Amino acid sequence: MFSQTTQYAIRAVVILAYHRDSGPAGNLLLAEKAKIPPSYLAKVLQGLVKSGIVESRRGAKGGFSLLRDPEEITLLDVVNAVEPIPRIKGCPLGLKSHADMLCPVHARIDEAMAQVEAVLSSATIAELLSDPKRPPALVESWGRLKELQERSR
Amino acid sequence: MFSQTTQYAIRAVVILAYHRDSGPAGNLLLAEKAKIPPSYLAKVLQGLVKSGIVESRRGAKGGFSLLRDPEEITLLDVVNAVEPIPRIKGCPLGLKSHADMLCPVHARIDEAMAQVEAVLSSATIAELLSDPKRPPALVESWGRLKELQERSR
DNA sequence: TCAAATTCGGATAAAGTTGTCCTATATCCG
DNA sequence: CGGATATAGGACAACTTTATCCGAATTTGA
Repeated sequence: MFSQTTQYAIRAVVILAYHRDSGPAGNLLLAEKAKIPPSYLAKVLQGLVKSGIVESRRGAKGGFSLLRDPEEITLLDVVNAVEPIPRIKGCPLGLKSHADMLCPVHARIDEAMAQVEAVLSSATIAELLSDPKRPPALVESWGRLKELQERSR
Repeated sequence: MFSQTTQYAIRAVVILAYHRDSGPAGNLLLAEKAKIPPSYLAKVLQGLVKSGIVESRRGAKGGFSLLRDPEEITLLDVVNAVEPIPRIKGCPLGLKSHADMLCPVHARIDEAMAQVEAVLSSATIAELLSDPKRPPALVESWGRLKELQERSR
């Protein structure tokens, strides 16, 4: 349902949020932490840079970092940056009399997409990192999380 | 979000529902009405047959028909028949401590999938064909709908 | 200014999805 | 039976997505 690329983008942004205070994170480190093939992650990150979610710096001590605070980024922002949720505006079949009001079939499909948008927009990246009722986002345990953050300094 | 194949399957089932009382509908007629490349529709229909949504009859006077009444088929049935909504059961990254309870990232994504299932399961094919507040499903006007149904007798 | 580190961008490859076509097989009906 | 009609299924082609690799460009720091 969500493409591989979209899932990679989400994971990359989450790991970047963990590294928020440690300066830019390199492609290789991110790839390991987010469990993404490094050479492909490079492409995904380029997309996030173009979309204005992530910032890149070349050269020694370079890497990638979030352009905004994790509190200000929702899952929907990330998803829409790499592959927008396809909301149905006009009739996909080009039926003229459906231009203003979709038929029940397309209306339902669009309703499903609207629900996806609603769920994704209701969670900021920051919230995903600090939910005490669940295991930590994308890492094995709260203990390992500390290691992860130490290592990058 | 929904693959081309999935969208074709939905349209094919809807048109089949229109033809419910006219005996089996041939691949070519369906393709025209549902605006699907005929040679590819053949494949999609084979899938629906294997999944138990559609029944086929070979030879003269043959074609495809719904196995159940449109009242008994939901959009979710059709979608799941060709490409199931990917609910997240265990941790996709294989993190052991996330086996019982997903982390916030995967929990949100799964919540979005759950919402899609909810929307799709709340509409039967029959309901899609008889919504008086909207244009008729997949056809230009209620007038043209009559033509469509006459033609096939 | 030079060497090391690191992203950028393009070429290419592998795999999956979408679409076409042809032959085999089944069914109807005279 | 035999001819006409239709689906079944497999081979194949085109396109997209996913993934790899490499040289060019940029930045840091000695």
